Amino acid sequence: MEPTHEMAELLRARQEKLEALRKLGVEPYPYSFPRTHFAADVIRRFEELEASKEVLALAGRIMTIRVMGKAAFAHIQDSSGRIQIYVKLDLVGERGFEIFKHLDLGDIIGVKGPAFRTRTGEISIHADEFQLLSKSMRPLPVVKEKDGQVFDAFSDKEARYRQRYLDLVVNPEVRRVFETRARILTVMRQFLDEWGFLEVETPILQPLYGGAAAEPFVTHHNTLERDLYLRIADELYLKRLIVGGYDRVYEIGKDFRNEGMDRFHNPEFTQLELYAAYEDYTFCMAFVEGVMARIATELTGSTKLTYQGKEYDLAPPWPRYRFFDLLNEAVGTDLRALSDDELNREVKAAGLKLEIGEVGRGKMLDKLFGARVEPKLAGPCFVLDYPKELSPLAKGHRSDPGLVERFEGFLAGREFCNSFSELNDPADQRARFEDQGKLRAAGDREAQPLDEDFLMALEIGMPPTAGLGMGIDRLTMFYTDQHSIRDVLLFPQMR
RNA sequence: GAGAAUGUAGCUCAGCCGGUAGAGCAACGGACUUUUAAUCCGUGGGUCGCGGGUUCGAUCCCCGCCAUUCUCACCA
Repeated sequence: MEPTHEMAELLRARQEKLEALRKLGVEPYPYSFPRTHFAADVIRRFEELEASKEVLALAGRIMTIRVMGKAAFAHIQDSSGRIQIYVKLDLVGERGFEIFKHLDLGDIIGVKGPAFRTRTGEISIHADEFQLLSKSMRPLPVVKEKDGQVFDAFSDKEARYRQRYLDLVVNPEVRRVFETRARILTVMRQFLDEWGFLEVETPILQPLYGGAAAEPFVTHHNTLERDLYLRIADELYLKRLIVGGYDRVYEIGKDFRNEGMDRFHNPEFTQLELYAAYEDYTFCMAFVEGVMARIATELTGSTKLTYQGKEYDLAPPWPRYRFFDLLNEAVGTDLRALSDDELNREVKAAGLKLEIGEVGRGKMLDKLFGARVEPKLAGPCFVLDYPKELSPLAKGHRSDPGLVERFEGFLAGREFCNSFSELNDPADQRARFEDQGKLRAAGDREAQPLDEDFLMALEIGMPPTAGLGMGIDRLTMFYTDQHSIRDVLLFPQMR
C-alpha cells in the first residue's frame, strides 16, 4: 500500500535523525549493553540505591520525552515497568545533549547513573551517560496517562491483534495477561511433575486423525505424496504410550480444528492431555480440583477467582451432577425412555434443529444439554456419566450400560475439560469405531475414522486408564478475566 | 451462517440538512537546566475502507464488496 504523505513525512523525519546521528558518530544498532537493574528493582529498592549512590545501568524503550532547552526528562520502559530518566546538558555534554535531541519515542536506549528523587518526588535515574541501542524508524501509538487515567489508549482491536508487538509495548496489562498464561503453565507442569507425570511430544502431522469429534485441517506431504492431517487431539497417541508401559504421561500442545471462530474458539488452540494407568475418571476429578485450586492459589493467594464480574471458589470438592439428572430435570421428562422420534420432538420443542451432518441420538441429547443445561452451570462443577453414543473412546459405565464413565468440568457456564475412564477393551473399541463409521456414512462429518493401528495397540493390551483433556486457553481466560480467547492468544487467527 | 454496529491524519476521535474535512496527541521549526497528559509561539500533514450508482455536486443518500467489533447459531 502506498504510504500517505503524512506517513512518508513521519518516516522521513526518523530517517533524517538516523542519518544525523550517524554524522555525530553514533552507531544506531550496537551489539549489547550490560545492564545491572530493571526499572522495578530501582523503584522497589530505592532508599538503599539512593543512599549508596551506586551507578545503575538500565535499558529500555523511550515512552515519553519532555525536552526543556538544556535538560530533559523521559520515561524508559523495560520488561519490569517504567522509570523516569533525567538528562541534562551539564552532565552529558554538548554532543550528548545534541544526540539526545535526535531521539524519538520508541527508541531503545541504555542509561547509566545514580537513582534520585525529583523535586516532585518521582524516583528517577540521573543520567551520567546514555547510549542509543536501537533506533525506532516508525511512530508508536502515543498513549498518555495522568493519575492512572489513560488518554488516547491504543484500543483498536484489529490493530492490536494484528500488530501485537505494538499492543504489548503500549498496553502493559496485555503483557501481564501473557505473563500469567506462562505462570499457569509453569504451575501446571509443577503439579503434573508432583503427580508423577512424564511430559511427552506426539505427532502434530498425522496420517489419520482422531480422539475428538471435529473436522481436521488437511495438508500435503510432497515427498510422501500423501495428505496428512493436523491433529485434532493427542489422545490416540498418548494411549499408545500407556500401552507401551508409561504409567502417567501428558502433553501440552496445539490442536487444530477446522471450525467456526468466536470468542471461545480459535482454529488452533492449546490443550493439556494426560493419561494415568490403573486409574479411572474419579482420579481425573481429583486432579482437576487440585490443579485448578493450586493455580488460583499461586496466582491470587486464594482459591477464588473473579470472571466477568462473578466470583467462583475453586476449593475442592466440586459438586458432581449426573448428565441425565440435569437434563431430565431441565426438560421435564425422562429422556432415556423416549424413542428417537420422540427425542427429536423434544429437540424441536426446545426451538433447536439439527444441522445437516448432525445425526444420531447422541447429537440430539448433546444439543439439548447445551441449550437447556450448560448456561445454568455456574460452576465449578462436574457433569458426569454421559450417553454412550457421544463418547466412542470412553469405557462403559460400571453400573449403567447405556452410559460411559465420563465427566466434563464447568466454570462460568463453560466447559473447560473433558475426561473419561478410557475404553481398553479392543473389541468394544472396534464396535464403537464401526458405529462412528455408520454416523459418518449418514453424514456426520465429525464422526471419527477407524484407526487400525490404535486398535492393534489396544489388542496388545492397555491397563485400565484415566484420561483428561483441558483447554489451556479457556483456563487462561478464567484466570486473567478476559472476555475473548483472542485476548489470551498472542497472535489470534485473523481473516 | 444470521443480525446489528463500525471503518475519516501515525494514535484517539469530531464532522449539521449533500456544497470535496476538523480537534487533541504525535511530527517539524523556535523558546525553556527538576518536568511529568510539561508549557508557550509557529508550520506541515487526508484517495474520508474499496468499487459502482443517484446528483450540478457524495465523508454524508442507495447498491455491492472487503475488514473489524458485538450478539446469536455452529463448535461434545
